[in-house]
Amino acid sequence: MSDKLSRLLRSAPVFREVSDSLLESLTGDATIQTLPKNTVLFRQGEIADFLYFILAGRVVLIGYSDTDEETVVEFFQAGDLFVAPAVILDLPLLMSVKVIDDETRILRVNATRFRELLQTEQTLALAVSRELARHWRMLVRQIKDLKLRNTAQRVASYLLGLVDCDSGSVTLTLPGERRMVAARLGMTPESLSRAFLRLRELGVSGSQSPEVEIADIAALREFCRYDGLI
Amino acid sequence: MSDKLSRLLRSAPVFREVSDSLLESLTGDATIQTLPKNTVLFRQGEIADFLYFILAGRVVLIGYSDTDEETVVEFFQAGDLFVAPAVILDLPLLMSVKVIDDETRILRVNATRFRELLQTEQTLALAVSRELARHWRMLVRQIKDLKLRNTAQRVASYLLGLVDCDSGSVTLTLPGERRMVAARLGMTPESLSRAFLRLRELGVSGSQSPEVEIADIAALREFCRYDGLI
DNA sequence: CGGCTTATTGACATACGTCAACTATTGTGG
DNA sequence: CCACAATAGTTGACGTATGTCAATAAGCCG
Repeated sequence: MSDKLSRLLRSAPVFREVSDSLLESLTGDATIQTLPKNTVLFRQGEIADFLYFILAGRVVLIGYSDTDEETVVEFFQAGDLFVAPAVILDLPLLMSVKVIDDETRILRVNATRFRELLQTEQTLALAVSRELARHWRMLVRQIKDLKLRNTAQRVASYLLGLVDCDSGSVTLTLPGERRMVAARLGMTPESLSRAFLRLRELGVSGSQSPEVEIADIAALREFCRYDGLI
Repeated sequence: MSDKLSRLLRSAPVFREVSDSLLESLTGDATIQTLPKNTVLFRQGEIADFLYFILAGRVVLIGYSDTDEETVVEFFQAGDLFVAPAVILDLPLLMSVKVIDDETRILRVNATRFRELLQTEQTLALAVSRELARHWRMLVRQIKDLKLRNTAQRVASYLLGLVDCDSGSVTLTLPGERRMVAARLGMTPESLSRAFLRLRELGVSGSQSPEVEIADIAALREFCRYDGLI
């Protein structure tokens, strides 16, 4: 395994504390792929033969209804592990996975190999528990958002979740096209547009682009009572 | 540890394959509590000092908005582990936990002790990974439900998730009061009532009681295209 | 540059929430 | 064990946030 790959893996929370030997055995028969945007990695309902770790770029998890309507469950980026739950349980995927960015680089680990390592490698099992715990909380936040907040509040708190400081001003980049962000937030693109309009008077600017500027983070936090718990 | 407790723990998927010695050390300094309904085990925002496993009865995870509106994120019952993600990460709880049934019996494990065991006990880490993977999929289903289905479809697929066969007829018991079930499904009690009214012509009966009868499971599955993935 | 997709904006529709009245159920104290 | 209060559920009338449809504008790509 190259030093560069090793460093990349360790920069992600999930692999921060795993042993060298484990990293070695995990990546031993893994392959690295560089994929163009719109590549479909999995389709909802398939059994996952591989576990993926994102080295660079972004992907999106898309859920489908019976009538083939789409929704976005979550975006994932460099440092994230995905489809782990389906691989661990060897069950059909609940979502499709699509590449967002061109030149997205992913590490592809054989599912069976991963399940075997999970049974013998203490540090891997611990790392996976923590990663799943983080993801669990992410989803719980989304559920609370969907049930307890209106469109403008959902947009505001989503934006706040993308920035790392809690006052001042920033320019951030949305993780995908606005229609996908709208789907992630459980609304139509039209509603997202109107929500941004409502947030304009709170200092949120940006239109027709993935760039969004927040003039006063503290004011926006006040608006949606963002405390990291709701 | 009593034989009875041991058998109880092993009947739950999460502890099915853990070693005797682990079960022993996990329950060594754990306490068993029998609690009356409406007991609040945790409040949103608190740090969890204990991990809980349900031996009998039911609890509900309740999320609060900034204006103290409530919503139900999930019900848990005998055999379920809860607040594991917050305990693993040592972070504030995203939800409050309230007891639903009288005489609910729970096993209370010290949080620090659990985190220590998670670092050394391979079988525990694996069991927890699997449990979290199951829970992750549960939440993903809920998110897809909220975004892709209307009220009647959500009720129908929720009911189908509570039964274990896929045709014929059954009588099932809702996991809590209708207002809580409504909150779990992201709707008001009034909307739940009306959704049941709409499902009446599909053979779903039951009113003013936690008992619900489904005359034709297959017909209901057809209505909401329930395939376990959506 | 021209076709194609995405985002915005406006007019309108509707599913669901809100409010209120009524009914059923549950719990409690005499 | 009954009476009655308190709580939960249902039903109807009505309001509204958000979806839908359509037209326009703005990016994007060959």
